[in-house]
Amino acid sequence: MVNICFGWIHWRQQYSLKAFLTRGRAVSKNNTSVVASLRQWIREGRYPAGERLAELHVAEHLGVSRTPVRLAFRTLEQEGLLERAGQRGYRVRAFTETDILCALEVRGALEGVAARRLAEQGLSTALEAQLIDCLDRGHAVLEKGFLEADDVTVWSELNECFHTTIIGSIGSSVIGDALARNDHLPFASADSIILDTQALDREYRKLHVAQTQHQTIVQALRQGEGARAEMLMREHAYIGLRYGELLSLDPPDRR
Amino acid sequence: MVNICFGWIHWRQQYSLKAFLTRGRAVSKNNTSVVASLRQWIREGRYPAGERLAELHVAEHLGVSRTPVRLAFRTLEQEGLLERAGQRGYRVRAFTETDILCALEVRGALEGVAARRLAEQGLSTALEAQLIDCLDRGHAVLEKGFLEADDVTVWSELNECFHTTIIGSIGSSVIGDALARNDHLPFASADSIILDTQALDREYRKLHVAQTQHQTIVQALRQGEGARAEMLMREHAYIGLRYGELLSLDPPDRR
DNA sequence: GAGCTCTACTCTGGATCCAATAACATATTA
DNA sequence: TAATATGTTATTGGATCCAGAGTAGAGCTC
Repeated sequence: MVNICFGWIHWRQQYSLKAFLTRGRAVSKNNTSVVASLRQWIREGRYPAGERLAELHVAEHLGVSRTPVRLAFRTLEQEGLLERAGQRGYRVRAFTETDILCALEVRGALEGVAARRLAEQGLSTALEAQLIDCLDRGHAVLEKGFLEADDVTVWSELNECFHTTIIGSIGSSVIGDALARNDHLPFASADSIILDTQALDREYRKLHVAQTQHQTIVQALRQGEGARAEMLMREHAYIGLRYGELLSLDPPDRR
Repeated sequence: MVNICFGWIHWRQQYSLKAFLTRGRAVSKNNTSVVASLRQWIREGRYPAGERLAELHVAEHLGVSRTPVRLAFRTLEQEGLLERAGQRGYRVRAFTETDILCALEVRGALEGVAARRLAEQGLSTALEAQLIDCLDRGHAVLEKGFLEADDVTVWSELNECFHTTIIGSIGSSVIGDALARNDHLPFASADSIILDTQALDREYRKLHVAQTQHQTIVQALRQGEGARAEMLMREHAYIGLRYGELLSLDPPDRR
């Protein structure tokens, strides 16, 4: 089991640096969704990898009946967070470094395909304006040369906006669905967050590079260079490895 | 809704040509898995796209209680076959031509990544022998220059073996899982199968090209040429469009 | 005749109950 | 002492029941 801080792949749910900065665990208050609670608990390490989960125990733990837990187990199994332990319940899945690298490659490949399709079908003026707006606002956040706590939140929301805009504009949800399923993999656990005082500095460098990459991607999209857009987007997926908190893994060399 | 025969993306469950040839619907006898039955029914068009499904009705239809149906609905929703119809149950999802193309691209991209990783990490002699064995047996099937009904079955099993061997050898199930989820999309329905007397001829040409592509892929894998293996595998994913039954769609030009 | 309201029905979500099964532990016999 | 048989327990899977919410339709009013 890899034990590292890894917030980047989860730009949809920035819980690592943001949670650390605000000193508040983003625990969902409404227990409406058992699935969400279980995801959270697994991410937090409350159910560590390898732990065997039984419907009844989890149900009591959550204060609900077995039925919603059963549904949640199926869902989480499909997402890859749980695996069947024979007839003896489910087990929290452990992830290796290879798994993490593969998930990054999957992300890069899928977003790359989306970028290529978008470049080939051409940007509408409205879409182009939307992307440029994301870029401008991201630029504004990074302009002052350093980060404050809120800046990370703002920028990661813009980042999310940038990516979802691209994914949502290719006229099919198939790629986005595949991507969303991939993103459920929990490669961060709250107790593994190791941030030093230089965290914001490091984060700034990362965001700066990401911002530049975004600009280059939009450029390729505008010029209809599908292959280049795809290549750039794939490289972009590794930014967490190159400039982030993942220290023990080497990003693949690809150009 | 696209209404075409499209068996290739489902090399794990060859139901189109094979089912036609054997004149037997591959209806699952054991009703153990409600999910499988529902998938089958949706593929067969028994529940056409847009149809609203209610738990109770489907449960009666299947002769089981609501509980397993509810589980199945969640599963199928995650797989992308069903979508929520507000608070009024689920709806069978309709797929556009773009969806199909995207699914093919996703398949190509993911298998491409797998091929690249495998080439980069190097083939073990055992794995190499396994792949070569697949190739040889596939070659033997196609050697006589024409196809009989059983040949299609045999070759598609070998095809499946070839692909799963590659996917299963990269040391992580993440890519394989993403691929498996993508493959659940039902792009074939039994009533849309339009096969003429030249079907076997056409199929032979397709299989022949696929066989050649497999050989080229193994060659690239053996020589450790990751980028080439990836490119070949991605192109391979479009064989259904180039030589198969999909007539109305143009495969992307990519080289 | 049109629009609003109320009621009944449909459908989902959760809880609980019952059956089946696999694993584990214990006892018995060769 | 070891192997097999048997009983117990833990756990899943399915069925049914109950509550809540949303929708549609009928009826009433202006």
